[in-house]
Amino acid sequence: MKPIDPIEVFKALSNEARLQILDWLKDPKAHFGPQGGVDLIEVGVCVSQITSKLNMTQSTTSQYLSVLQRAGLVHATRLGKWTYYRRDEEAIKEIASYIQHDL
Amino acid sequence: MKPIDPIEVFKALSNEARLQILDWLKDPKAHFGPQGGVDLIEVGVCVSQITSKLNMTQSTTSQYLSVLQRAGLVHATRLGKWTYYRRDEEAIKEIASYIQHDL
DNA sequence: TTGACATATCGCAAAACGTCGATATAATGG
DNA sequence: CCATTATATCGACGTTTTGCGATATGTCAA
Repeated sequence: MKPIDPIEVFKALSNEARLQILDWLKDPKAHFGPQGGVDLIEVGVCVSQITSKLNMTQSTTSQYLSVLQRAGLVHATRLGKWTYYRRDEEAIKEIASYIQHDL
Repeated sequence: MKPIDPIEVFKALSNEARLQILDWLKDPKAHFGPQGGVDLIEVGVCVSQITSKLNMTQSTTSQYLSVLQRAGLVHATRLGKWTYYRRDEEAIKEIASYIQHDL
């Protein structure tokens, strides 16, 4: 696991839409309908579902998810033609810990 | 005390120089020489001293300190012709707490 | 009051970011 | 193979950020 880059993390968090996505992903069942046989919790939510809720284009949504991923905040799993994103709770804990001790 | 605006805070933290300043201010005695009869810990460090250590102009330093202040991360005290900045540890704790519980 | 110093603010140019539409790539089903 | 669907990437363009120099403001000392 790549070490945390605080600047990259803070930049990723400096945007309303991206914070919104992270928040929705805290409880996917509460915010997204079920998608086929895929476990929302284990695997995540696909880009189209997130796009539907954000008021933005698929292009923007996909880019924002990449930003979150590069910052280490979410994890992506490709299954067939879908890419499922879920929070990386481990990494998020690390970040919270960094902030608490080093900020 | 004005409530925290996470986006403003994250933006303020999305910059190497500003993180550096916050880090120096964690232990002013370790990073700055004494300044007159002023208690570095209680009152803070003046803009010129911070400017000397940052590799940037007085103008930039002053602006960055304003950004940190608007985000609630530091507190400014004007004494004579100097403005002393110190970390607002209370606010920083609040932010760390926000991140830990709401991120 | 004037001069000198510390800080703040203004206006700029370059870089980065936000967001989109268009297009490319990947995967599936016929 | 082809059409379709999901996602990723590219190019564009307006907005924001970065960092600077120049200048304004505040404060003290003479």
